[in-house]
Amino acid sequence: MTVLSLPEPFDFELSTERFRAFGPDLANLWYEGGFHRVVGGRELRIEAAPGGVDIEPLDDETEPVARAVVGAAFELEPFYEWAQGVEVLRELVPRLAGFRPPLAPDPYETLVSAITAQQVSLFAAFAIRNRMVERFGVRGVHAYEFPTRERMAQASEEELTELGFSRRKAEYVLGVARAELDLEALHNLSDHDVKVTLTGLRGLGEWTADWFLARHLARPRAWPAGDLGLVKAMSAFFSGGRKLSIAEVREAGARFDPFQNLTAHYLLTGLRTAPPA
DNA sequence: ACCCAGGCATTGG
DNA sequence: CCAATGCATGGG
Repeated sequence: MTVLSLPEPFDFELSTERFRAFGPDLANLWYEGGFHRVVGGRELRIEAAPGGVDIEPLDDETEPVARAVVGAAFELEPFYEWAQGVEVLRELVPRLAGFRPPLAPDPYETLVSAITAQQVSLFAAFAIRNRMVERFGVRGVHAYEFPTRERMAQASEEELTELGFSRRKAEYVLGVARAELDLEALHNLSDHDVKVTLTGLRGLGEWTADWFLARHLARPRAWPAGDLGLVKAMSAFFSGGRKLSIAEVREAGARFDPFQNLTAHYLLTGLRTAPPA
């Protein structure tokens, strides 16, 4: 057993809840109590272990992926201390103690996932995305490697519309694959510059850029104010159910500075697992 | 047969 | 600058 230790508290079930909430994700698969993902042709499995997670196999290639998936980059202690000063969070955050938001390890996968989730329900989004993963990805044992940018650059619009993509979304997925842009270099840019760069591509708007900052780059201040799920969560926890506007949610983000990202994740997971009475 | 769901680009005022 | 519209699937 090869353990990656994480600071206490750490709750594996809570941290991986998202992988079970909207049906299976073939590229990030929950299977027999563990998380599976294909890394460099090999299938990685992560499961709960005392003091952290058990990772098989563990080496220089799989460790960064595993650390991303279990949200190791987040520092929870300062967030928990700060949350004591916000009434709603003082109540909610301890109920989710040990929740580490999972990060998406791959930038192209992150963008395609966002595109598939635009406008439609997450159940529909995963269904369509899974068909793309089966069609263009490489199978490990149980999970599939998410289709590479290089592979998708060679795909055709028709091959994607056959899988249920709208013509527009097929264009976006191929356009991002073929764009003259180093996605791996985006982490060198400021939040603002990442947003400007991404929204310069067709099909990537502010919502998509905000989730990229939050779920791929783990930027502390990322706040996807336009997200329907976050609007619902904010409305439930902060306005007694009265539906807030996107502008109100954006405005409210300033109150959570500099922990907007963790706050958003705790609210979203909180709405599913510990909703207000 | 509807309607809504973790948006975005396009078009018309 | 803002409002209206089309998009394609899954679940209710």
